[in-house]
Amino acid sequence: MLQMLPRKGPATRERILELAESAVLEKGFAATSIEELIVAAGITKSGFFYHFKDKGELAAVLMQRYIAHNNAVIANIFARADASNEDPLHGFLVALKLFAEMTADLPGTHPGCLGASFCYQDRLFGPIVRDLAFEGVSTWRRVFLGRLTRIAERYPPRLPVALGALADMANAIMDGGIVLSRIMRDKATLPQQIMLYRDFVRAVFLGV
Amino acid sequence: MLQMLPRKGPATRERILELAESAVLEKGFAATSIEELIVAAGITKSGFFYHFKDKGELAAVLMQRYIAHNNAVIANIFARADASNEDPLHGFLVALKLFAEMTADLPGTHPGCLGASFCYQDRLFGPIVRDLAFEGVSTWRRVFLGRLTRIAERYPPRLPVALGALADMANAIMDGGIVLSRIMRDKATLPQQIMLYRDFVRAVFLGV
DNA sequence: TGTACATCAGTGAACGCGCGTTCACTGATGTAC
DNA sequence: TGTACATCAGTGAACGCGCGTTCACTGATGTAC
Repeated sequence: MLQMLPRKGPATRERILELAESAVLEKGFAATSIEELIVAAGITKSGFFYHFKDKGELAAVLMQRYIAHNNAVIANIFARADASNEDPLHGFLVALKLFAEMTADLPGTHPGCLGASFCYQDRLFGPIVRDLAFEGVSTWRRVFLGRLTRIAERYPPRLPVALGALADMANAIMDGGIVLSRIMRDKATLPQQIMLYRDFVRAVFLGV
Repeated sequence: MLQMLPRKGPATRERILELAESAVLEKGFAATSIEELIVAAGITKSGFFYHFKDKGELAAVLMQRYIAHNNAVIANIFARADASNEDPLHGFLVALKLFAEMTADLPGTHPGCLGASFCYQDRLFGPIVRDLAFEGVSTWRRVFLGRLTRIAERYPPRLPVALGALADMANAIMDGGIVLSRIMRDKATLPQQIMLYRDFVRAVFLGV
């Protein structure tokens, strides 16, 4: 029975971040008050400032955490997709399908992309947060472009598309699909768009 | 010299809306204060409340205005595209090219989509604003789907894609392209994505 | 093993500032007779 | 044409509330000797 509650600091911090992320995705950063977070987390305001020096630090940590989480999800999906086969095109198409299924399996519409949310409020943040978003997108771009390049070596593209733009399109379709899903209140829209992007990639490398 | 300044009310109101829209797209709605708008517009706070009964009404009018403006732009582009030719596919592809050129000709990155901005802050708004966004997207979907349906009658699709999803993709690629352009600080990304969507549409109906 | 000190994870009270909103009032322009 | 009244497009002062932030303090746990 010793050590039942060892150090609950990290758990509290994580709880705040979790609450903050979903609040931010629903109302925006400025409208998410520290007050509401601490009430939901069951601590006092000073408790919040023990974990974060100010609200700006919360934003930075939120962004960092979101990107790290996303990177892990992408890596996991690609790893699972690659496991079955070592053909690069096949792996990419399987990964996109897994992506679509993952978003389709969510209980409701996708909770949202913190990068997109922050980009529509970026005057609130310093360069730290903006650079984090930039790096995050750059990483995803690099990963997708790397895969598309390896695919193009084995499957000469049937359409003269720029692979960099095709890599970006994966990002664009995710962000745009989320917005559309939300506005239309239709959770099926996002997975549909991902599958449509998959159709395009297949057409580029395999023809119609 | 009579009537030089007839009724400046409407002009002031329009000035407030213009200032509000760009402020909202940079910082979000909650972080856009009435104070900053009236300073920029050169009136007093009470002047603002003469034009809008409260901040919520500003949001609703902003959304309404944005959708009307967007509808006009779309109608204008399709009209210009249709002028040259009466083939539906040709007209659609020309329209997409005009779209891409229009966004490429902007001085900087695209100022942003108010629908996307509001959807990431939608807990701030009542059903009026959300329904406006819903209707706006529905309209664009209907217009695009109508055109794609007419194209499909003349050009049987080479790929088995759902035309509704393909119509939505135009929206998704716009919203996603704007987000990407902003985060990457690269104004070329958005027109690139629109042209990539155009390549996809062409592949669907003409093959690779 | 006991004691002293340090760190962790907070509490409680107070702060000033800016925000959205209200209310009584006003001067210029338009309309009816 | 003059006069009375209405509407338009605001002004100026005040309001209370909630926000982010600070500061002095604390009780429980961990570490050194």
